[in-house]
Amino acid sequence: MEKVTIATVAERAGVSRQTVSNVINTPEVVRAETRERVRAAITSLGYRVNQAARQMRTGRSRLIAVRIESGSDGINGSVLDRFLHGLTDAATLAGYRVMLYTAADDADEIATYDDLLTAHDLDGFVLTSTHHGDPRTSWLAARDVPFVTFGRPWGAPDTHSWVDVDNDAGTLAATKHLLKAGHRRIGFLGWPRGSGVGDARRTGWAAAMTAAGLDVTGLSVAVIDGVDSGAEAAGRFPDDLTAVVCASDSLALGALRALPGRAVIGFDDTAVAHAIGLTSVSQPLAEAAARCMHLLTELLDGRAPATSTQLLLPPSLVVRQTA
Amino acid sequence: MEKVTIATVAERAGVSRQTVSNVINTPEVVRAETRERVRAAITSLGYRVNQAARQMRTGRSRLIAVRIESGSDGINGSVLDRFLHGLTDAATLAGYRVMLYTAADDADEIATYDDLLTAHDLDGFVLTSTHHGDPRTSWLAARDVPFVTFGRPWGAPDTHSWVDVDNDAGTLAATKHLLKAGHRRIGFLGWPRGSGVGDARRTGWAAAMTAAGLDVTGLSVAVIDGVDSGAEAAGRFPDDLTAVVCASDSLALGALRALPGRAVIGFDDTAVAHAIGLTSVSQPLAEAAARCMHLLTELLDGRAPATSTQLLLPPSLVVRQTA
DNA sequence: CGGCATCATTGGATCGATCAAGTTGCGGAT
DNA sequence: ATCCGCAACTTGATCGATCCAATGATGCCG
Repeated sequence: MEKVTIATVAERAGVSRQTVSNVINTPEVVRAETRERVRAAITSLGYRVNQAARQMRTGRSRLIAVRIESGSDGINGSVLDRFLHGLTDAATLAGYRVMLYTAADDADEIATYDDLLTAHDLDGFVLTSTHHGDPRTSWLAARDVPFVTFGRPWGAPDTHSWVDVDNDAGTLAATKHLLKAGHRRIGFLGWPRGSGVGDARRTGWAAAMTAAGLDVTGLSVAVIDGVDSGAEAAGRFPDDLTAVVCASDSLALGALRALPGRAVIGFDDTAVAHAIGLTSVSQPLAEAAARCMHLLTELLDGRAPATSTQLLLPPSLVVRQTA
Repeated sequence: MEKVTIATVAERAGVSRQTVSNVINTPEVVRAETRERVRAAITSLGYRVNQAARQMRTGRSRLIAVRIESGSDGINGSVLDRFLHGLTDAATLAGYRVMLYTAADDADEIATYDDLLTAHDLDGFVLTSTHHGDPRTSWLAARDVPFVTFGRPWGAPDTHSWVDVDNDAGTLAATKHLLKAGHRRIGFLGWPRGSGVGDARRTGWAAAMTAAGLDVTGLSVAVIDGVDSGAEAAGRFPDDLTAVVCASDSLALGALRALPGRAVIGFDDTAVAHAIGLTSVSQPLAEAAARCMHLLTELLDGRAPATSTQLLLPPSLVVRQTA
């Protein structure tokens, strides 16, 4: 198992180092015959490019970074994990590898960017959990670091590429499903106003109700996410309510407990929903991850479109026993 | 934002490159006064070591790799995700970064090792999901690649360091808890024989029953993991059964459905257990991850103990409504 | 006061790839 | 016959760190 470098291959194939490099990076400039000879040498020796050496010369590492959330391992934490799985697969296919990092808050995360960029020459980032006034995107944009966000830039202009799931459409479809089943008094159990995602999910429900000519007064309840808080809040709905659309599976679980017999639909289609037969809105996470990676590689390989791209993916309703 | 290299720092501090390198890597050989001057220059310039350059010279990357499971996003998939979170935290603390990869099977995974080692100079691996006749450990050992497994080497001798959770102790504690509550006819709902983990979990239950002088004949049922399969299998228990210890939360969920009113205890303390109030055995995943990282850094920094280390961590019982 | 060991620091070579500039060979136009 | 252009390939320099051998400074002793 001697060390196999580009020089070893060159010697074996009877050419210079540069020609081997050309075969690898710009095959079209090498004569077909020579190219094959070099390729044969590469495979017979089991040669692989040393990324560190390449990186030092080119300044590119073929590495992208994603944050993995530290705590928050509740019911909903798994959503980001599923996204991460999809991203790792997509990155591998595109010839990139994924590096993980954790960060306590936005400032900490920005400090980590700095470290990853200077120490490891990271090529790009995929950000999750975007929110109002997010300082991360502007920091990266100011330094011309390629990045894509999973989640739209709430409140900010669309200056970068992003992929998001159409939350409105999700609750809209869920509400329509309930309307079709004959429900008229349908409540919405969501989060306090201010989170873009939560507000969008409420909007979809309201739109479906209004379109059906129904009054929504007193049918919307807001509470911090959680099973217990959801159960408590669900008690505040009017007695004649027959169905509830929820902003998360946690809340839906609470609603199920507080309002037995009523129709309930959750959001995110987590393992819990699957396990207990909860109807839920499912986000196409694997596809979202693949799209993010695709947009990012476009940026990285320089064939980026002149303008940034925004993608809104439709979620789907997974109908189970609870609705 | 000019590029800051070791030469920039050297110039600013009025010393040579090598002295700066010494301050970073072997501070004790530099005179205190010089050391401080160099350190001041480093911070004022915001200098950070270029890992690619360091790596090329030293052959070490300060990178470790962990496999992320592709599919299997059921209830139990989250266990490995939680381990991954813990590992990322621990690695960051130890000055390492985590790189992800996926693999379809053991052979594919070994091919990935080869690629990661030659292309990225990975320093070490943390393996999960060890099993009987695992070819990965011997491949790595044959090449002197540092690695630690989360999961013992089932059936093979303890030639490498590993961390595992004491599965026997988990079901033993669960069963004792039920015995204390007055139950006498306690069943075990587990997986088919052959998986080390599953067999160990059955052993713990059997040991507690035998110690209490109880007969276990006909009280053990084996089935492939899943909620539905668990529910179906739970129907095969004798009618006088009052409690069930399960090898997973999925099975426990099935048991709860098939045997309403009976006491049920699951395993892994997943989000589902938390959400529906299922009593479950909880694995100390964050601690396991930290221990793995600790063992691995010992190997990497050359201060490895002469013999390999094995750690068996005790799980804990999280008592909720179902038992 | 010269000799010599010890400590602190320096300068050149090196890791393995790519970049930039140069060389060779060959056909076609002048 | 000479020159030009182009394709195909080669050579030396370079990225930013660390290794290694050598140098200068300092102190101690006979």
